[in-house]
Amino acid sequence: MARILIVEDEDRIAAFLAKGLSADGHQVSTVGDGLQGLEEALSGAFDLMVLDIGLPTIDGFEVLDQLRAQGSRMPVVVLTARDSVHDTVSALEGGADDYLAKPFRFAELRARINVRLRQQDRTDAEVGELRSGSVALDLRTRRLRVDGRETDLSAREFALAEVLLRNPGQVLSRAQLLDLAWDMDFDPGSNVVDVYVGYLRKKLGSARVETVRGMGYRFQP
Amino acid sequence: MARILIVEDEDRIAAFLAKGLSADGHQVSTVGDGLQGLEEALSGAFDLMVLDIGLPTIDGFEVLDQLRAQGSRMPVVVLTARDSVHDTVSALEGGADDYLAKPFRFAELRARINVRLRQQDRTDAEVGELRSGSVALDLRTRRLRVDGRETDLSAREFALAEVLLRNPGQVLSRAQLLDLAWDMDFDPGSNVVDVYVGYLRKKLGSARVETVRGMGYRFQP
DNA sequence: GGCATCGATGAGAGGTCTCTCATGAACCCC
DNA sequence: GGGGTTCATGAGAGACCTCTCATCGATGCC
Repeated sequence: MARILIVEDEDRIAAFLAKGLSADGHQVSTVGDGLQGLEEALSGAFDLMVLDIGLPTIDGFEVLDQLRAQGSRMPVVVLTARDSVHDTVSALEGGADDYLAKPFRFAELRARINVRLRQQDRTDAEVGELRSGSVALDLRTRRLRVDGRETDLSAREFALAEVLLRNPGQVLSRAQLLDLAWDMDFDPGSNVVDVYVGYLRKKLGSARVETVRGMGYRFQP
Repeated sequence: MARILIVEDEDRIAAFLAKGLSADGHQVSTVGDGLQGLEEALSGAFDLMVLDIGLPTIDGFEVLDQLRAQGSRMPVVVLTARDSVHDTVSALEGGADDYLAKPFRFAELRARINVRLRQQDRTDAEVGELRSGSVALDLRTRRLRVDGRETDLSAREFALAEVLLRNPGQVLSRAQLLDLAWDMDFDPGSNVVDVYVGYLRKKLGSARVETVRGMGYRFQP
């Protein structure tokens, strides 16, 4: 399952794609214009974008350009009615990961989307990025990306974030968190954990770290 | 520049590809049958493979299959005369990164190859551990291991160590180090670099960071 | 050797990080 | 609603990090 953003202004095609991709188990959202598509893409809520070139407000090339300029590495499959070599090359050099000319077979689009998603998974695993919903923790640069916005973390905040993200949905006691993020196998009788959960909440958004009274904390994906 | 393996039995096409890709500055080798292609691909001497499907000895699907079974992640662009959705899907699901049906424009192939190479570079750049002689820098845990002993590094020390280790034996000016490890493209007229080289020397061993009078510093592998 | 330049390093200012403590709010049980 | 427990959070101490500055030593040139 992946979260796929379709940016396409022809309703008939958008609906066709949405239906097919949903049937494959993906979670699909459709948007009909460029500016809105760019915004959604930058929100961090999607794993892949299917992008039409001919769009209202700003065209697909521009969307791609802005997206890459903002540092996003989201896989993008470009889809267009114009079957010109020039467009293909422009799109691919502009940062698209794949390009299909209409008319195309759905089976081919599906296969190409799956390749990009597979690649992304592999890259994430190798590069060391932890993702859960719209939250991504870059293990290399130690930065946190929430809804497309990046924040720096202190060493301790990072350790705590890593533990929480590696155990999404699971309740972790203060003792467990101390053990995993502080390397302390004893309780120093303090509330460090509480304090750091507070700090993380400011950066992560309060709702994402849930308090389970009497038990501990839980990261909400 | 990349090292590209072309596996194609039609001489005319193979020559055409070799010529075009060489002109782009790549180092190209051509092979005319499947088994030999597989061997070359597994040798580790190439960055990317352009693979035809219809081949003597074993066909392209089989080559792809074996290659992936052996754990290789080399980017593969499949190129074939058969333009059937079924083949496209098979190739992509079988581990190809891209698929072009003949006839195709060279410009499009070039663009698609460049996308795959770009992707590969990005992935390579972001994994693991930096080593040089008896010094290892763990990029994940941000620790330095020298002759078996581990030390912690501060954020700035780590950045500097990373830059030095990535350019072993090379003299780096203070301005370069400021740019690379401090993200400063101006000289603040200070001696921060000198100071941090001093700190690093304490952890790395004095002899390993050499002063090049009037020029800068050099990491000695 | 004398002088000028360049690099090494200790001291320390100011900032950030980590943790403790105290206080007040939220919650639960009765 | 009352009382006890649990959690959230601001304030602040102390350690550590980052950088500047001044001083001293090393080096190269004449």
